[in-house]
Amino acid sequence: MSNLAQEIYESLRTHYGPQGWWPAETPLEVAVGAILTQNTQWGNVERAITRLRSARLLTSVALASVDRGQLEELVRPAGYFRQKARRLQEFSQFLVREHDGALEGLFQQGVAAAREQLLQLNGIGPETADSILLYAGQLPSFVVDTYTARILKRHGWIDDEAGYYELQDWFVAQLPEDTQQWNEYHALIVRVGKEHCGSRAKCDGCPLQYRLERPLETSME
DNA sequence: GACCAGGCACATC
DNA sequence: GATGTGCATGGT
Repeated sequence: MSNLAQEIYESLRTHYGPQGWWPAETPLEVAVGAILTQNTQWGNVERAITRLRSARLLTSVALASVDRGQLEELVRPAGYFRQKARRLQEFSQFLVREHDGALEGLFQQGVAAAREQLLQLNGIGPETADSILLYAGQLPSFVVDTYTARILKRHGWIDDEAGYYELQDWFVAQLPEDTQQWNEYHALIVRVGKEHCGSRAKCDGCPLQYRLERPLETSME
């Protein structure tokens, strides 16, 4: 195999098989989930999304105009409910205002322009933006998260101080631009991260059979 | 009861 | 520019 990033991908893919991300029914639902899952376990996000679906609020127009207090109550299970209600609403209002309520319009501008617009919005940082672009828009935008940082830093593959874009570049520089692979790759990293790279080291049985250099380093910056 | 989870914004030095 | 802190629920 030609490089480490490819090698890791092959190992994970062989061990776990396809992950079938993102767990959502529509692009908008992907975006809603991306905002709700910030620093939050997915199970809690699902509760919130179920409640939004029951309230028929999984459209940009509905989210943009719903009463803020009502939205807060619905997303409460996902935590940070005041912030997240605001973020969902401002994101939806942006879609309605700038793109006729459709994510398609956002994505049609291309990755770079769409990403820039997303990053202007309150509560949408690099990971949330990349998740929306990759999983809702199927655009080539590699997603980095805390597990990605832990795995690379614990193995000593990247500098401890590396930030989001250095981590992202580590992958992008080694991989062909392949949306489908990047989709699977991030999902696989979350999978192996949950099982073997939590705050406490659980390296037994990890499909990445490499020697750790810094077993307990968890910082992202 | 402490600790953690698929981040981000903002204040302060 | 870098470090620190608030945000909040639900599971282990």
